[in-house]
Amino acid sequence: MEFNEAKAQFLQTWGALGSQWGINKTMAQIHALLMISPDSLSMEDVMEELQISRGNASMNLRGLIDWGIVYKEYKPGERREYFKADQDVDSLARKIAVERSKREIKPALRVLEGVKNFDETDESPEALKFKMKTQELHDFVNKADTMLEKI
Amino acid sequence: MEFNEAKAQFLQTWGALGSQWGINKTMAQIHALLMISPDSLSMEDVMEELQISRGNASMNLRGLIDWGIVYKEYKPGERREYFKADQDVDSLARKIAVERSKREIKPALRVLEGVKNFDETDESPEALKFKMKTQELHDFVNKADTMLEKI
DNA sequence: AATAAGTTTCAATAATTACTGAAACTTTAA
DNA sequence: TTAAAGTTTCAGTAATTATTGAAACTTATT
Repeated sequence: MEFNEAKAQFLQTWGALGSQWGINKTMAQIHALLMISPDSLSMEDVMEELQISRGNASMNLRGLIDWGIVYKEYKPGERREYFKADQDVDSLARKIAVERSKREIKPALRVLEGVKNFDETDESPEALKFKMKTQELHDFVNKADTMLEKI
Repeated sequence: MEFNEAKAQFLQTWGALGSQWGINKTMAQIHALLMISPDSLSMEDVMEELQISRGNASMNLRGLIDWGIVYKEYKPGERREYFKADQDVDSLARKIAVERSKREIKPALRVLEGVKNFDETDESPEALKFKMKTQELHDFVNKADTMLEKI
């Protein structure tokens, strides 16, 4: 297997993994590309390598910056912006965990809190079971979230 | 807030959470519904509660059974199949972790293994960086997967 | 063995999500 | 202050993913 083949397969796989984990395919691929590039890349470079449009590249690069896992770099004397990925895999994982917690888990927790103690007077079997289960789920999600933050 | 409202909001939220975590919305909702039901439900019940078609209900119930988090139950004297959800939240989390590892992480690991040592003779900077990074990612994903399995 | 009750499959369709490309906008430098 | 280089936005379109509904299939009952 030669380099370009290996690279294509890697970008492809990382993209698929990303989309299973809540990051869209292109975003994951751009990130993968930046990770394995020895130098930072311009938007043109990214567009060229992944064969995607300017708009797509722009939006997903911004997304990656919002996630805090890609940075802009300005080269002296150059007009154009360059992008590079956070090189530390552990820090990458940590940032993703924190962001996902903030974006997904925290809001869900708030809903569970609101929902688990709805109508104190309703004591039908359905209502009781519901209260019990939502309480359990709340505790569990909360525990998981706390664990995630510790890592 | 009364019961039905609370229930609807819960089903809705759990569905959204599910789709962010790789399980489709309907599947997550069916699971949520079964979790909070004191008794097991027939396919008709599920269709009725969630307003979905028979086909949809059938496929997603099967999916849940494949994930090992929902069981069929046969009531004596009854022709119809009933479904109930695994009631233990911890065991639920464990099963999901194991399944996702099997379905997503393991295949990705295999690709990373294949890709990280492609052409031993290529020593261009790109190739060297690529080898380094894919090795790092492989180790990381592997570590994460092992951790997941321990839980 | 015919009928009824129930379940599964799958092609067609709907809903959702991602992508393009061109126009609008911003910044730099002559 | 104008032109050039670059970036962002967004309406329209494409691609993907989920859902329906009806026919085929299974199993139990008479």
